[in-house]
Amino acid sequence: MALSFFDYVERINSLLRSWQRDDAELSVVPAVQLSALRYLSICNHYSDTVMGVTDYLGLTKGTVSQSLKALEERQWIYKEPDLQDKRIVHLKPTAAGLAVVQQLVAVQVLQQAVQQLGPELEQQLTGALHQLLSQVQQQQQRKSFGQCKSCRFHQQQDGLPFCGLTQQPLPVASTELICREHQDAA
Amino acid sequence: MALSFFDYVERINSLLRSWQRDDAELSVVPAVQLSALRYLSICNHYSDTVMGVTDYLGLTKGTVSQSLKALEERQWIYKEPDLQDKRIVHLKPTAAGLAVVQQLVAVQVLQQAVQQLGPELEQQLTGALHQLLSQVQQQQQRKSFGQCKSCRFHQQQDGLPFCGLTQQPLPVASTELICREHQDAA
DNA sequence: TCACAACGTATCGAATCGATACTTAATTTA
DNA sequence: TAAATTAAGTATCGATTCGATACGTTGTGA
Repeated sequence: MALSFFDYVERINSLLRSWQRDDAELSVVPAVQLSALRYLSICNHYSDTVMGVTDYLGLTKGTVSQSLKALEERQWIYKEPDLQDKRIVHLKPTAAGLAVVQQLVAVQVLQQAVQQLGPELEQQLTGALHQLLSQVQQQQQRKSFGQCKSCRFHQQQDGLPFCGLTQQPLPVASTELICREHQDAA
Repeated sequence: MALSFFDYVERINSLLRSWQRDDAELSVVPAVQLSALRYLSICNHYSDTVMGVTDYLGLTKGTVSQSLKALEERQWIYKEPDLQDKRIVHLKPTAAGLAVVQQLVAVQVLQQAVQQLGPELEQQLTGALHQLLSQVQQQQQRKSFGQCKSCRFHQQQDGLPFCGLTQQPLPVASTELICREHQDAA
């Protein structure tokens, strides 16, 4: 009997916590804030809202609103009102915020470890994880938060990416970001 | 560009949180307490102490002591003084505690999803995770919390398992449990 | 014998998180 | 068009967690 997948996830979680605690500067920052900041750095313009973060992190919007307020006070994100819908506020990382994300110890260590596995094992690992998450999220009726380009609504129009759900053209750079409206192509 | 390993871990974490929140009974139980309980159900008799949980979870011993106190009040664990060293207290799950662990939604859902991957992909996934964690933990000088039977101190004496570190015989059933003193055989 | 380290507990304060209520804006219904 | 309903976001309050600090006990080594 080997350890279960759940056990590995738990262990990785503990390591993530340890790394953050060991970081002199970031140890005072709640982990949820860093998770939210990371999310905002990889999500598209349909998903960079309070509700987007709420759905992604699995918390309540009141809690998330406070965490985002703290991120704004650190000047790691700034708010931008939506032009169409006046209820919506877009949350964008500042340059300082992006710098924090890129210097996260956890990301760097894991990235390096994954690379040491070699391309073949890396492919197997992320491939299996992708499939696993797809199954789970579909089965649980959860939002999948997949990459825009892998969405069933993703189309081409005049050679440019286009969203069939919102009926809007998409910035080319956004097609690799994750979206809260994402649905698997299958 | 696909999503990074870190992104998958973050997503899984969010799902774990969501599942726990959706569980009517367990939603009031702090996640750390469940993690500690789970750990105590899969660790050996060298590791079922406050310091063992502390190292595993990456928290401070004061915090962990409080969480364990709460677990004891729920009657999910009980304490047993060490016979040799009077400073040490062993923490063991009660029958009720083990029942909670086995009914964790997260474990069940992930287990089921992994099985749907098929034996080959499952092997690839856990194999890659194992290797990844070994590398990271060795590189970071962290305790690996591996299974007893995969430890460099694991020996056989008169056909029975024996720990070369503590110089004590081991219960056969313990060789698949995880140990805080574990060091990879390589 | 004495100093020091290790395991565990207790206390206190800061701060997170969820629940609830509220405001504003958009959408649906009559 | 007006009213009702839904949705996005914020504010407040209280419970609870977590880290820091200090303390007591036991083991170890000089």
